[in-house]
Amino acid sequence: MGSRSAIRREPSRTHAVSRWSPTKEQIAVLEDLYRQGMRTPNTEQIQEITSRLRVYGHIEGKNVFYWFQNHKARQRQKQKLETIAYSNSFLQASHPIGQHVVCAPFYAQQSGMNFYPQPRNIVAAGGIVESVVPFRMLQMCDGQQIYQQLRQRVQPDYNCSINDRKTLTLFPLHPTGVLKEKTTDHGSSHASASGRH
Amino acid sequence: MGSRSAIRREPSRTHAVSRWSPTKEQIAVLEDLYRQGMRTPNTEQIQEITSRLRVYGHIEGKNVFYWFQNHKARQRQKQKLETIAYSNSFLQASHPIGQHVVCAPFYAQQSGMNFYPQPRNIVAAGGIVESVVPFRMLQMCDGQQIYQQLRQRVQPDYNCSINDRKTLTLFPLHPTGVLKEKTTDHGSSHASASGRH
DNA sequence: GCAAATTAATGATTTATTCAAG
DNA sequence: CTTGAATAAATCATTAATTTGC
Repeated sequence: MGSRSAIRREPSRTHAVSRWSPTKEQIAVLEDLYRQGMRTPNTEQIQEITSRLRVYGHIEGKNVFYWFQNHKARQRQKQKLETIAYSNSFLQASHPIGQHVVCAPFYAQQSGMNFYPQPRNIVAAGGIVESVVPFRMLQMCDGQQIYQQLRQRVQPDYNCSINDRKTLTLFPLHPTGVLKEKTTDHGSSHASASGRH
Repeated sequence: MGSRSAIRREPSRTHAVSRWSPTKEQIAVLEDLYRQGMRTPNTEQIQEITSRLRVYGHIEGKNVFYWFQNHKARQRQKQKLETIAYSNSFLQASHPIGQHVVCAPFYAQQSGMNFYPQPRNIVAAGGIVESVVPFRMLQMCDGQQIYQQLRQRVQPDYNCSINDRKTLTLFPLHPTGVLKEKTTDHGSSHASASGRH
């Protein structure tokens, strides 16, 4: 019975909204990426995603970063609640204890069908331990010194073997950084590209 | 371990340091700032500090950011431990219960002698609630769009009245934002419509 | 139908915890 | 063992849904 006048505030001139309101399309893409296994994209990936999502409306890298942080955390807690409810359903009654496949899926999604893995550390070919998703934040914009040190690795081809089926990638995200062009394309052409919701 | 050595364009020597090692001077300055009350510097302040500390050796903004995060947290936990130990000393024996100034300092440092306050929200002159130390991280280097919107306030002169004694400032950090070019239209005040919750 | 009032979601920050270099 | 770095959990705060009285 809510009025259908659900107007999403257009971040038009003169009133920078105080927080990002993702469009339907942006959410759709983000959720797809999440479904594919992406959890903590590194800076490069975030920038790529941000650029791609910008055609649907104003967005910044930090929005993408926060989205993944929050979504991951809240999926996790939802999962936890469901698990508790599930367990309680046994404590409640009518279920004969034992026999059940208690440790069922729980993270079926995380098994092996993911396009984007998120191990914390992996051992590279030479036996070197590298942090795969080290710091995606805190650029501090030290001049142009982004990534100047520290690990900051790109996803190794690692599991590129298992994704030949390529069911849906939204966009490849070219594992080896190709567009390193700084793309200062924040030229106001955003928004109004697609319908609201 | 790091035989491969995460190589990066090291300015001078090919040293490949994997983590920042603050110099004595850098620590001294940071601790002084902390002692003066600085806790969570905003990006601008971080950049300033970083620049100043760079004369003592290589350093980045994130190092400063992390330093304050860690130092604050660890001072806090040390404080907590001491408080517990202190309380326990009463539970232990020999102290007549009562009469003591239990709620003593605890955060004497935080009282009113600090050069850098860190309230979360303050009410500006016009009654506008502004976040003083909003987001200091996550620049993502969206072009040059840093701070393009959102609050991001500079410390108001607020308590500048009480620091006339100016015991030691290390460097002023120009309290009122002077370098605030950013011609991009960020409608500065987002007066929150109402403060109910 | 429409907004004020209330509630539910969720974007943004801060704090706590963990990992790992030296 | 200390502490720089990174992540996860908790929290805050604002926006969107929804309800409610008109």
